Amino acid sequence: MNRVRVLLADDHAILRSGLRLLLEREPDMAVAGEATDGREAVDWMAREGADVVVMDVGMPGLNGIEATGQIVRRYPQAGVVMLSMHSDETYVLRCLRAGARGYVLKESAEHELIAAIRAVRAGKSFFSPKVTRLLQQEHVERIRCAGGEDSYDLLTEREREILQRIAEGSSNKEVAGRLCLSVHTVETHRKNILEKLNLHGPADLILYAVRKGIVV
Amino acid sequence: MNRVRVLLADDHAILRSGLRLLLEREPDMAVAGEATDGREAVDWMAREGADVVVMDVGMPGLNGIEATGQIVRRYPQAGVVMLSMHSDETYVLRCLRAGARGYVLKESAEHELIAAIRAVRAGKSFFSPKVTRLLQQEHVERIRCAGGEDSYDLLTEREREILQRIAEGSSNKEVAGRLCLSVHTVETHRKNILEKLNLHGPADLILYAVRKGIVV
DNA sequence: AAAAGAATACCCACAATCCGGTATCGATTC
DNA sequence: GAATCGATACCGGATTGTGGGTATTCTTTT
Repeated sequence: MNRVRVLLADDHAILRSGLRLLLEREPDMAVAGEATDGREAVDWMAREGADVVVMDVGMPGLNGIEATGQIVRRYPQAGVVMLSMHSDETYVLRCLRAGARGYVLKESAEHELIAAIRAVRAGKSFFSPKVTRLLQQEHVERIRCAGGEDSYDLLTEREREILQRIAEGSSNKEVAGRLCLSVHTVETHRKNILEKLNLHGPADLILYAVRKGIVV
Repeated sequence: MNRVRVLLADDHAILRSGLRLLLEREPDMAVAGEATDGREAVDWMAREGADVVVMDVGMPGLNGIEATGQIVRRYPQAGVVMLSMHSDETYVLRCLRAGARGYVLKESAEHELIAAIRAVRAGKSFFSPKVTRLLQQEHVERIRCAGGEDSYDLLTEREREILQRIAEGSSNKEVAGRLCLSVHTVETHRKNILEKLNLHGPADLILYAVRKGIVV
């Protein structure tokens, strides 16, 4: 029988061990090897090869996204399934651009990963439902601004300045006072920021700023 | 045979599935249940109980540290093994103060987790080597003793739980819905949190949570 | 010259949060 | 046995933010 040869790339040994057991239960799959970072994954592909790589996004050294780029470029017949904690648009898009054809969240049930491996092996794609929904929104977003890499790029200078002040804990009124603007103006900017970033409510706004590194 | 009854608490279903397979291979262990966040873990302990809880540090809702505190306080005979990505001293110490007797890194080999579960079950402690080295450093010792006075300590369990959910971006209404409370109750808690921490407005609240490491 | 984008400012209805309260109930503490 | 604390729930008025608009001005691009 021709089993899918899978390479597991993740810096957490415990997760790798668990995944190995999960995959070995499937009659059509075999774990060909393990890698603890992106560099090792690329090296393994050069040495031994594999049909599908299950790749963690966040790894020390060469991260999963860059490793995916290198692997897909050199071995286009190999498929890559990203395994990620985040359903963040930035991550997902960067992974897709790097050439991954699968994106499975760690919060998903195991059958999603199994399905993703089979799909990618067959030249198809597979995304966790949550990611699919995100991609649909992103598609809408993309129409508005062709080639928009990052939603943050959509913001104008003024909007970024105001976002930062809001993220530092200022109310609209305070921002208006410090920038010598009408509260109405700040409200308008804030409204536009929320819309461009597809956020809702002040909490979302602050969390976005934190995750973007705009404030700590 | 008296198997150790283990509760798995982690928000990543794939990891839980893997851990289950890993532990079920051991003749003296059985996975009694799974929880996807701290609240579920506490509930499970109240309903079904377990000998050892394998607890992820970073979980949505009630996080692993808070959940450990509650579980250890209510069921002192139960042992908790923290399973974490970080060997950060802050995390380790907070977990220990909360009452965890084991701390295993996800980058460790599986036998460490197995050993930790057995040790904790026997009333002993177990730490990943990397963590042990960290704990031996004396300057860390000072942090443990000196510290104290933290406004966060003023909050009650319930208030911390609600703070975390707010900090994750939920509105009062959403929090109330998920915890089956009246919106009024959540508003009261929120009010008390703001007063105790001397904060004003949602932005302050989120920023406080971020700086405290309650959310990423 | 026309179109597009950015910054400014305003309006309104609605939702959410804040800040005073009060109040009940159970557990713990003194 | 009384007092305190934590969790629960409610009220009302004030403030703030949301989401739907519209509009003017200036600059840049086409």
